[in-house]
Amino acid sequence: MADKPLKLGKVQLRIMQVLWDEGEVTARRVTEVLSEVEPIAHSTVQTLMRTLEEKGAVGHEVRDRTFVFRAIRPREEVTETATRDLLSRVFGGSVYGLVSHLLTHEEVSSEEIGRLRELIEREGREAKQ
Amino acid sequence: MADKPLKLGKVQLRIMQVLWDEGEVTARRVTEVLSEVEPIAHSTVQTLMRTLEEKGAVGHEVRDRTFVFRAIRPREEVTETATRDLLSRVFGGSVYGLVSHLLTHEEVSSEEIGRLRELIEREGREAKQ
DNA sequence: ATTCGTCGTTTAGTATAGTAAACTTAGTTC
DNA sequence: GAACTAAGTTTACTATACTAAACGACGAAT
Repeated sequence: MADKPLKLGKVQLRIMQVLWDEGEVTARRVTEVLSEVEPIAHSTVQTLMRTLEEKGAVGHEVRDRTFVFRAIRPREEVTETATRDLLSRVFGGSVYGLVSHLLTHEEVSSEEIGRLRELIEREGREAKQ
Repeated sequence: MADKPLKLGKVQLRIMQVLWDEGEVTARRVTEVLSEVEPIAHSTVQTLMRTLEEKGAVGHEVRDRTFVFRAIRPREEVTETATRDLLSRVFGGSVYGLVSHLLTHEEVSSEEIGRLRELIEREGREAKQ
């Protein structure tokens, strides 16, 4: 049952990254991790995590009187939604359009180019079947 | 002088697409084009175009008592901003991460795969220099 | 037992996008 | 010249993200 696409804000996404990386975490732990990059108030994190729970992105159970959160929606789903969104909004849905933009306008190391070549070769072979 | 990144909403971006496609247009014309896809009130378009002008994305001149708008910021710049945003928010800045996601999770025709292969080969050659 | 710290909850303020009605102004039409 | 129309402006409301202080509950420390 395709849930409606889950669109997340910048900080909401950072919170999800922590959950995906660490599995089960308290809000306090999330605050710590996010604060390594940029200071953020613990209450801010708590509020955002409640909104994430409201929209079904995360769940929690109480353990030792503290909420332990976990991601419900998988990383891939959110990645998918965000990517599709850019694709349709900016590139008219064209994967080619996006990739060619990346190759011509973004910094890509020649090492990365090499890995991409491998990837595309592999993909080409599979598509043949 | 690198202007701060211009982040646009969904409808704002659609408006910009019309300006980029058509060069000089009236708000009325934009309303018509957008309404082909989905109905939108003319006053909504006018309001959004004013906000776009406020943030320096578009400009206008008065012609025959009517505003004729044109894009100030080029398509590439906005495309760039939106792409970088996804890249950093979702893929940790990794172009490889995004491209591999595209190839494994998005529908890509084998014709497109072919064109992508050419593109990447060309890119590989240039990177060598 | 009173203070302290940590938790989660409530409340609240800012910012922005989107939406569109209401209003003002000024030509056009009869 | 009164009505109509089309353009732009003002105003306003909703929704969401982000931010964080303030608040209440409760176990721990002294």
